[in-house]
Amino acid sequence: MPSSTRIKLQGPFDLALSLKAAARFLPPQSPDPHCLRTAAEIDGQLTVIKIQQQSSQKPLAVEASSTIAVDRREFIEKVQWLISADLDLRPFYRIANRHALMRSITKKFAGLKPLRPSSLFELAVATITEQQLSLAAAYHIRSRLAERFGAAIAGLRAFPAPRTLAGASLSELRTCGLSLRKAEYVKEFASKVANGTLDLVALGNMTVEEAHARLLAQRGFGEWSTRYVLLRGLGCSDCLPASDTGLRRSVGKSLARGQRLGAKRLQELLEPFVPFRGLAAFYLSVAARMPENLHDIA
DNA sequence: TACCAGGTAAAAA
DNA sequence: TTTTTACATGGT
Repeated sequence: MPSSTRIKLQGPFDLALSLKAAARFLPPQSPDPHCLRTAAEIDGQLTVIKIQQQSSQKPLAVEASSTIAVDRREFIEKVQWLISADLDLRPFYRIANRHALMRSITKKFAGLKPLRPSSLFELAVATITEQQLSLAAAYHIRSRLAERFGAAIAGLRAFPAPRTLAGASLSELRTCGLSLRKAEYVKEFASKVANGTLDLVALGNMTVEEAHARLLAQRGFGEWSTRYVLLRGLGCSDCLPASDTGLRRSVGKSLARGQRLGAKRLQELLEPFVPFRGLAAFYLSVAARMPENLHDIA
């Protein structure tokens, strides 16, 4: 029987807005713009998680499909992970207020948070798929991975577990659209996570410097991927994947009159937002992508 | 039809 | 040591 509960939030959050900003990278969602549905493994049990928010700033109504008790710590932590509940936007907004454009943007996009995939493992694999390819191409590759290796539940596909991808053959992985090189990265990474050589939970308890070094040491993780995972998955809001072509384009659009920025210039332009440079870049890229929310600025 | 898209490791120079 | 190259798919 499904069970449900409510979760209170620290600081502003707007689920519908965050869903809209993430729409291009999420599996097709229910027609209800205030509802996030996803399949995730909790304590080894495949579960559909449903998160709803009637309007921004309201508490979340959360629901689990399986026999998982919704007051279980693991379930609550998964919900919090999915919506970046660990991120309190208020200190960032205080800094944003000192900057004319960012003040307007954070006002228009109040409560916007980056949503996360089902797990840190999925995020890491997604990062590999996104290297050098368009987000659209990477999205299709991940869909094929989920379709081929993920468990089905309630019309959703869970992202495959580490042990599953570790056991996949390189040719099976390539069938999903990965290059041979990337198939090796994914299989190797999945194997390390599955056999405990790489402890993703421990990664979250390290300092940013330690986690950075540990991730960078993994084959397939260069500077860009490492910083991307630190930013999106490990709560390091100041981490900036400065070579990112998407950010160089979108931040240039808002802060440099449409110029395409070099990595160094991108860093410089985001200096005012320390210690939230990565988060600031996220807001700017969403603003560049959703200009309809900004019609009365610029 | 090319060409670029939220890079990286390995080969070549 | 530094520079060049191969590589996957999807949108324009």
